[in-house]
Amino acid sequence: MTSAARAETPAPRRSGRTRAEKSQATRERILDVAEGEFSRHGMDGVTLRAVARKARVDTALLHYYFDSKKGLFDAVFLRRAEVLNKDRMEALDRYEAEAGDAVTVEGAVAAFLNPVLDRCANAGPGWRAYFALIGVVNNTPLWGGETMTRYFDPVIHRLIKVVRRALPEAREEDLFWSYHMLSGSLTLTLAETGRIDTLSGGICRSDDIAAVGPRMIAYAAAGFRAVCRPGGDQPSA
Amino acid sequence: MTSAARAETPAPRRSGRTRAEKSQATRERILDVAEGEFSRHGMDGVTLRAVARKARVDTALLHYYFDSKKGLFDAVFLRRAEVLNKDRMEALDRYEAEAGDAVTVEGAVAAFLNPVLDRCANAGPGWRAYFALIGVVNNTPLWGGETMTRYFDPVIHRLIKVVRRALPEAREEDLFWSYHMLSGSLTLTLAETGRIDTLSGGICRSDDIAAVGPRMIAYAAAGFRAVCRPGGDQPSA
DNA sequence: GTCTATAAGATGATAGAC
DNA sequence: GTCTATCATCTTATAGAC
Repeated sequence: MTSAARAETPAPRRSGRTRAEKSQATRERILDVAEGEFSRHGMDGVTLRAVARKARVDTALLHYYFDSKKGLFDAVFLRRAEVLNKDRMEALDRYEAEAGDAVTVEGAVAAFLNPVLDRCANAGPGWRAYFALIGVVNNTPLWGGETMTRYFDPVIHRLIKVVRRALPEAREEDLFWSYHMLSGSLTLTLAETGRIDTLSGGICRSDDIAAVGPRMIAYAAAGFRAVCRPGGDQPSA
Repeated sequence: MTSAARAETPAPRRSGRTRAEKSQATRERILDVAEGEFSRHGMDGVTLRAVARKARVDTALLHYYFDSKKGLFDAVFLRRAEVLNKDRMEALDRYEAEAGDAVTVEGAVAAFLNPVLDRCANAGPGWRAYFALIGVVNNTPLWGGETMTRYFDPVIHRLIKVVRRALPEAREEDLFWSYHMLSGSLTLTLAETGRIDTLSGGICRSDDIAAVGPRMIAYAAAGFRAVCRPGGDQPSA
């Protein structure tokens, strides 16, 4: 149980671990458990006792490592944000360099989404829980918007910059609103609520990333064009 | 404060109220307060004490009317769902009757969205809080999907039926996935998290429904076409 | 580092007076 | 209907032993 980090990082040899290594392992184990709990129940639905019990430590240890409940939440959010942001930035850089003047909206959106979709499909339950957490936070009133801003604004601005090369005549507000629509589609997908499963009578599954990925790219790219280039989307033909 | 219901329903004359009327007024006042609290803090972030204090009643009265915290939440959710569903169904019926064989994706999506967007812009803070609550619930893991299904599935199936008339060759799964994208965009908008405000440096505002409405319709309609009719969306020209 | 013990207060819910 | 009083439990957090 809760073997996300152990499954994703090379396991240190069992004997001969230094104190620092053991401490680090405990810290990561707490983060893994907290990540899962927060993603399922939200910030207020989780108690430190539940996290401590599942991580097989005492609640006092959570305070030792993360000070407060909010501190634990922030640590969970930050851990993978750094990895993801670096990856997305590089993907956008790479795409822009490769495409040259032939940048398309599809290409930009794909470069932005693929680091998420690929991990969602392949990188194990830890990342999956993290993405579900993002899905919850993005739709959280009061502090959700501020939190997303704090961690993810730079890469969004990078995306918009690339999209603008494909739609040079687009107005700023149209680009931002279009991203807003994409953001909603993406984070609802990441939340994996199972709603599409029952709505569709089983035809679609929330966890079928391979099915939703290409459709999200096509849907969003067409949406960007329709909003940012009125007349660019042809209702007929 | 918390004058949503009083502002939206004709005020009964102050004297000569029957006991039943006073009871009903208290019940509605509790629902109004709970609606606001749940929409801002989510199910687990709200305490019955906070609701009782703001509604100027005792917590025991909440249990008298709604049995439990979950009962109160469900009552909040149901109250406006009935009104909204009826309105959306009629809007879709009306559009289909008017358009005849000239049904368009834009028209169907607009008929589906307008009852929400119009209320969001004009119907007062009560409806606004309710929509924010929908935004939170739609992205809530574990029970969010089930709750949305319970209250809103019929009208979604009605929407898809109308869209299918505009896209007769569309496959079922493409229609459902497209709706899924629209659902994410809509509920993020309804949550009004303020994220777009800071992301755009003030160019866009979360509460500017007049700005987001037309863009959501254009974005979603183009997305439906791109997903459901491959080749129907033209990247160039 | 990790645990025991405990503080200090909040929580959902109920029984019963009026 | 509405309130007072109260219960049993749970909550975050801290002090200090080992």
